[in-house]
Amino acid sequence: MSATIKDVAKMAGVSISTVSRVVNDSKPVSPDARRRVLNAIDVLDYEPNEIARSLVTRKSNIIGVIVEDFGLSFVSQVLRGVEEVARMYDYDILVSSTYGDAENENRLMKILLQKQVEGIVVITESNNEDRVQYLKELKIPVSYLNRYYRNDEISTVTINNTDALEDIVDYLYGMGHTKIAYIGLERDFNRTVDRFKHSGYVEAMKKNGLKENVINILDNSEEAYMDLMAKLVKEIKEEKITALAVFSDEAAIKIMNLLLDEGIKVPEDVSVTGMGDITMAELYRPKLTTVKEPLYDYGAVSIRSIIKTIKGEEKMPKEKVILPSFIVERESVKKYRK
Amino acid sequence: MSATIKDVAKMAGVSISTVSRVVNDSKPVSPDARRRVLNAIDVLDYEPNEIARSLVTRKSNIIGVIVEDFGLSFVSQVLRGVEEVARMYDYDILVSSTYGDAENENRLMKILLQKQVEGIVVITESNNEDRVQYLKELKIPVSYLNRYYRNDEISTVTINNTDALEDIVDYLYGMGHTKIAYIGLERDFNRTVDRFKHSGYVEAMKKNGLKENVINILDNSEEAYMDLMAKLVKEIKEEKITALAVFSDEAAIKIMNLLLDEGIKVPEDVSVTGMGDITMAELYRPKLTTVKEPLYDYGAVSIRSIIKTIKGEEKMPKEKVILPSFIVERESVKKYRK
DNA sequence: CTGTTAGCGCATTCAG
DNA sequence: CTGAATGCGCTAACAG
Repeated sequence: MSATIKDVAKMAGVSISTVSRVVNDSKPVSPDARRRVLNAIDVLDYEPNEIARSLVTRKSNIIGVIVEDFGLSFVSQVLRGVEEVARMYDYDILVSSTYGDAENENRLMKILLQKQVEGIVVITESNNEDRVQYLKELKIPVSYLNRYYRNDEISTVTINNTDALEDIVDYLYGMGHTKIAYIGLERDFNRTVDRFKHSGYVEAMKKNGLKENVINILDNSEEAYMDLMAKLVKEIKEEKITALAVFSDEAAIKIMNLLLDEGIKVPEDVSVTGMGDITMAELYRPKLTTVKEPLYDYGAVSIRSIIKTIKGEEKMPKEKVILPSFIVERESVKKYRK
Repeated sequence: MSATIKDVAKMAGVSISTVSRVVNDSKPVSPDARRRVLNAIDVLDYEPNEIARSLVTRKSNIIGVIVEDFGLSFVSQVLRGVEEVARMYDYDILVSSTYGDAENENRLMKILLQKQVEGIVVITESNNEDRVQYLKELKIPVSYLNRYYRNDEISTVTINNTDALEDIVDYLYGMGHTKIAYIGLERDFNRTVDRFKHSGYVEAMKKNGLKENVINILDNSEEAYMDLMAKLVKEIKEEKITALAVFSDEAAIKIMNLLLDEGIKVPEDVSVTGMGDITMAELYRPKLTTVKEPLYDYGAVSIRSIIKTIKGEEKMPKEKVILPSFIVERESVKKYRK
């Protein structure tokens, strides 16, 4: 058993209040007493018990984080922002992952609450109406960090996906491409930010007087990709598509691989752009030209506003927080010359 | 403020002891009383305060995890194993990352201890003697999950790196290669598992009567890679190297990229193998042939033995736990025909 | 400046 | 089966 405040008090010949005072530096203590306490702490190797401290102060200094899967590149990058900033404010992070199981998610939420977390950050890809409802009723600050859409009063930080896709199309157009297809995700279209990406593409194509060509993929399964590729290859040949704006980096990379298998070269035969700028975007060859989403900042910003809210210095933003994004030009897009 | 056990007791017209008993199912309670308590819990939306509970039971049900950086692929995969298994045993995970700062690390360790974590898992790449010393003195179970070497009595789970490299060399030899170079990491050589990989390579080359050719890279910096490439290209040309056994997947992929820039094709001109089987190994083209390290299991096994130790059902293993590893054959190695 | 005291919310003896 | 009482380790009035 490690030493408690009592042991320290006894050894230093003072009361536990005095020990508490020097430990927390909360009230003046005579130099002499302080010295003796410090000494006792040292020899006893005393560390305050945060659990006991939390019970009385009603502050756990812990923030709960619910993620879908650590394995996802964007999750770990966001998490990094969360952890690093939390640490700056002396907060700890209790993480739990759902692996897409909504049942599990409610259970996790309860556990976090029981552990007296002071705020919750949710980092998921999919949307879940039940969860949103639940979160809204919580009395602690919550930040909802999916990369996708929501229309509630829960705090979210994101980028302007419509603008991002417009930028991509403009960029591609500027590179001489006119036959630009958009590869979108069909699953949960209405509940995710994908519809913003889609409309950004549509608007930009219209603006530039180009013919739209949207090809959707059903989900992330192998079959869906096979399906997509069949359509895609056909379109590339028949419609002379020269550029592909893909809804995510992961998908863009998979598609580049499959294109390669079909003997279609990127960027020589067709240019490809992604969205997100995950780590692999730079490691893959050709290096992927994409929109950099500020993943670290997603985490940093949201945890910061949670902590500020806890401290009463701010209120959780009611509106979405829109972070800047920009195109990272690499190698997967080539100037088009007919 | 949420409801406490007192509120429930009052509403149900029983004592707090009775409430505690039904909540924990610890002692018999009359059906009638139980019903009333359950009802009160329901209407008051009562959730036990884990902090208070921990204080009296002296069980936090929290395990601390120290990682170097979530961003690293292998870290997040190990973490996934840790989290998932911990959850099965009703444990939560408090994560903190050091970002390579040893100073920071001691601080984090203290914080974890103050939070009354019941065990600690350390997932790092680098070694740190101070840390090892510190961990040894802790009274709670600790598992040290770096992928590298240590020679202390702290529980570690790993693979047999010597065997792994031998397997790789044998495999390459079986594919017709005789000019096989090993790319190793120089930094901290004596304190990491890299020396095992190195000796595995050396032994296997000897066994097969081949001439060794070890090329070390200093660290992960750009310059070090430039330096390596200069040597490497020279060796490939002068010594007719046809296969490269690289110490890690990350390095193997970087090297393949740089080789590409030099106009050297993988696997046509030179075959390459990695080590680890990170996610990207399969996504990269050519898909990387490598040794699969059981990353998820690293995490799962270590957390499991920590929890078993906490429960008194087992003792932390004194010896290294060696998990199986095997070669995943993909596309980066080609049969050699002179 | 310092010690005494009263809880924080809960599990757990110990008597009934 | 049940309630009253005790204390986990600590902070925060309160009274000196």
